[in-house]
Amino acid sequence: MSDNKEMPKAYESAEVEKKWYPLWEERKYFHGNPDSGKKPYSIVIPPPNITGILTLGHVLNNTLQDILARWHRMLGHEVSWFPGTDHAGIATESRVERYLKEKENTGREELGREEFMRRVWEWREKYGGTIIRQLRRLGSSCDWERERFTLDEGLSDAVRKVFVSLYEKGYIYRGRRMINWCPVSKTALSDEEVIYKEVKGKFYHYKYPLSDGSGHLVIATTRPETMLGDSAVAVHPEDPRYKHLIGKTVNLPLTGRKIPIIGDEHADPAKGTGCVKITPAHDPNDFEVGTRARLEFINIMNKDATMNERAGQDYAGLDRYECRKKVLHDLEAAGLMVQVEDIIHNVGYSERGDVPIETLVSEQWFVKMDELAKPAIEAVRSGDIKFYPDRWAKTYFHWMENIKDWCISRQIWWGHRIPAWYNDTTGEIYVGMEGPKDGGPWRQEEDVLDTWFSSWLWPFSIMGWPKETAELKFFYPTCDLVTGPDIIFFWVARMIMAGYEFTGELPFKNVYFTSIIRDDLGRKLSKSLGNSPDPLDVIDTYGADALRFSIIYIAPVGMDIRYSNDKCEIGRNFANKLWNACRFRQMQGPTTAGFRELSGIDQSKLTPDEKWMLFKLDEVIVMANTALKEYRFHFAVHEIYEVVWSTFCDWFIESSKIGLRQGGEAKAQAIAVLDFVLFKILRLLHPFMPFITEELAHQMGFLGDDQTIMYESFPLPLSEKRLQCIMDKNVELLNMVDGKFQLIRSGRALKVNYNIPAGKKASYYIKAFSPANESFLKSEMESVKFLLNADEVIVSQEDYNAADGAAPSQMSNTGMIYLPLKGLIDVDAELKKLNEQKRQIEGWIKGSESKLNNKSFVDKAPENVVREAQAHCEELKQKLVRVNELIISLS
RNA sequence: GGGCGUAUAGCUCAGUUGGCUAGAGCGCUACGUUGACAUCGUAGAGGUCACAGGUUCAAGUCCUGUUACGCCCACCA
Repeated sequence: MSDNKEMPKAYESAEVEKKWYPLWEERKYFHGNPDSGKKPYSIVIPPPNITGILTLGHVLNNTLQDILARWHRMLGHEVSWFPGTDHAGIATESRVERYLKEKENTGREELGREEFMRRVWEWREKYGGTIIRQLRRLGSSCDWERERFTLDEGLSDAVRKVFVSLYEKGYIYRGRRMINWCPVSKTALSDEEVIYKEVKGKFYHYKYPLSDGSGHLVIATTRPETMLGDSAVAVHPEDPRYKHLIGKTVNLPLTGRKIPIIGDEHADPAKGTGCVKITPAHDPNDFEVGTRARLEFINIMNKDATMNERAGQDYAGLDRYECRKKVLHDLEAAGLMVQVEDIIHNVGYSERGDVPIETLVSEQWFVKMDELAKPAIEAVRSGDIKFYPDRWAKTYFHWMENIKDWCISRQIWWGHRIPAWYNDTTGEIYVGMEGPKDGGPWRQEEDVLDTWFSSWLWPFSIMGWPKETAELKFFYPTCDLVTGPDIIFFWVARMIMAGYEFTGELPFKNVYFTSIIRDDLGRKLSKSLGNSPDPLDVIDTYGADALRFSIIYIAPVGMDIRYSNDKCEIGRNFANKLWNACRFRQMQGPTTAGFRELSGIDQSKLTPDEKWMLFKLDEVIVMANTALKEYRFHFAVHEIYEVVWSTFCDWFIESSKIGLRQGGEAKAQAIAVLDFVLFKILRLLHPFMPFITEELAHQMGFLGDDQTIMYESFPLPLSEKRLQCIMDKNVELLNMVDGKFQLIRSGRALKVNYNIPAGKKASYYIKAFSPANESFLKSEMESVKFLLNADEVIVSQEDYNAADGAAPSQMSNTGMIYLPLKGLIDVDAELKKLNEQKRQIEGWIKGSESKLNNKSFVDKAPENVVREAQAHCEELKQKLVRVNELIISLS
């Protein structure tokens, strides 16, 4: 298997990625089988819009899902990650309209409903799959055979069934309500699709003359053009300034209409002038007032926010902002303007159209939400569904407990057409899966449903609901959901409600909310700012594994991520490091048999460094497993990075070279341990870096051509017993090895400080602080010499003999290392350094002693803390003694 | 107005029930191509943990308040 062909010096991601992904897919490794008898693990993708292209947000989100999917696959679960796309009604429709306008100079109205829909499907075939193809580049192990689209036949059935069922239950109703209207998309929007922006505006004060000529009222508004639809002026019923005017009328300027002055508590005497113009058809509050006072609802606007004929012939046809200018001009001309104030206020914008929305009265379909919310609130409260980080639960509760009815009808064509039919002769409404069959004059509702009305069914509709499919039985409820907190209301909350209402079960058990990705200046990534890197370019430059690894590495838990492309160097360099570690191993000879279980090695013959490595490896395995269970991906990745780079490469590989050079049995053992450790590392990393780990597992000969690392077991911690066995029941050994490495570090520092080239052999003297250390270091002589690049190292418990020439030294916890320089030493510099050290140690001792002399510390602190403090103080004192001795010997 | 989050090295961030001298990566400085790796190695500089109080033997960690930044919700005639 391992053919000993020399591996390239650097990891080349492109080739490896191109090779493995098609193979994985062909061999159906991603496919979950409902009859496997294994434990199911399922996850549904947050369906990206078909108009979308891959962004870094998707990269983060899908990397996390892939980590979970691959991890569970390696844990032996039957995994299915259900992929698919969302038809994204408004976004797609406006996108295709733009496309048609550019390409053919045609549009919705010209083509008609049927032809337009045909064109949208055509567009979808041509461009709609982009993001799904791009996900493959990332390495996403989606169960592609189960890919679905929210407008698929099956999913559309689910939507109709849900609509009918909610209608029959009385939860869906049709009504004339105040809704949010987008003048660009020309459709109603739900409250969630309105975003509030702080903008500069003006506050206009002007006069409404009393009809009896006895004076005027001053009203104030930010939207003077709406006065054309005013039905009244309201004052507070108890306001002494205006109380007596209630029942009179004012002449509404520019219109020739007389409108009443009414008393209504909505008017706040403390705000503005205390008089409020009431425009019931264009303001939510005025709508309430108008309903209470049975005022006329005067709709003065067209669908595109131009004024209609009810605004008066001077204004009809004008755009709302043109109209505002004209109204102001005309008020001015009539001498009615009082003052204009600059203000900053919040204005609702259409999420898709990015223009201010209009609130207006319109006939729409709604879902009554309060009953649906109840079990969904309970599920999160009881912990059946858990949020990570859990603080999002508060946001969730707040919204759910104040939930408003959901406006679900949209005046567009691309979507699920509402399954309601009107009989214009009888005035009946029929709602059903199919249209009525009685041959009557039925006309289907023109409107379609809000996109989210299909998305909220996603976790079960994607599995074939309402049919009782094998997938549904085996994979539902799903386990984890990974999504952004920005769609907690749009999607997460609604899915939970739908899950309980239609399947009687929760749709998923855990929800992990990802961080928001920003650029390195902290700005949101957006196309218009041009600060949104194309992940495919990043993959081309750095590799998919590098991107995946880096983005997890830099993702702080539950906070925003500051991303820039050069951060991907972390992952690229790490991949390269791993590659070269394997390359080094491969240069030593063919794969041994023990790489899975370390079989064939007498454990009593393991070197201290090998035991140390195995212990450290086990530690990181424990941490990685726990971290993944707790969704602490970032932590897992940091720990693995550390152990691979520092523990394994910096120390263990270097250490292993001794055995490797010895040859024979020592070499065989060194190779076996390297293989064992490497194979565990590769498996540990596979969920994070799927491509390189698969490639290396094969390069190293751990796996045959017909095998995949995807189905190898994820490393689990050794049992306590086995660990004890490996460690030879000798935990002290670890400290000894750590102490040895510290001494070596100190020895190297001495060389650097005295500008001795690292390549030059040196002689050292080590004073060991204990007999155990002395004998340990002596038994490790070869390793010490090798790692220090020294030709001679003397170890003893005796002090260094100054007669041999002054020598700079460094202290570690287990010993003192000297670099005799035969007169080359800069005594003054050494003394300066030592005196500084002395001062520092004295300071520490002082602090330590004052703590120990504090009676309440000794009395109240736990015993072990006190004991440790005492031991530490003792240690410091010893150090001080040694430093003093050195100072004396040098001066 | 209500809620949430954040503030630790030049930068980005760890620091999980309070407990040795606060860590990492990047960047920076010096040296270095010793047969895995310059996408590298060795060593080093760099922090009054936002501020002010409090609790405690002990506070980066807990409490209160202040400041700054960010987000969400509500309201704004």
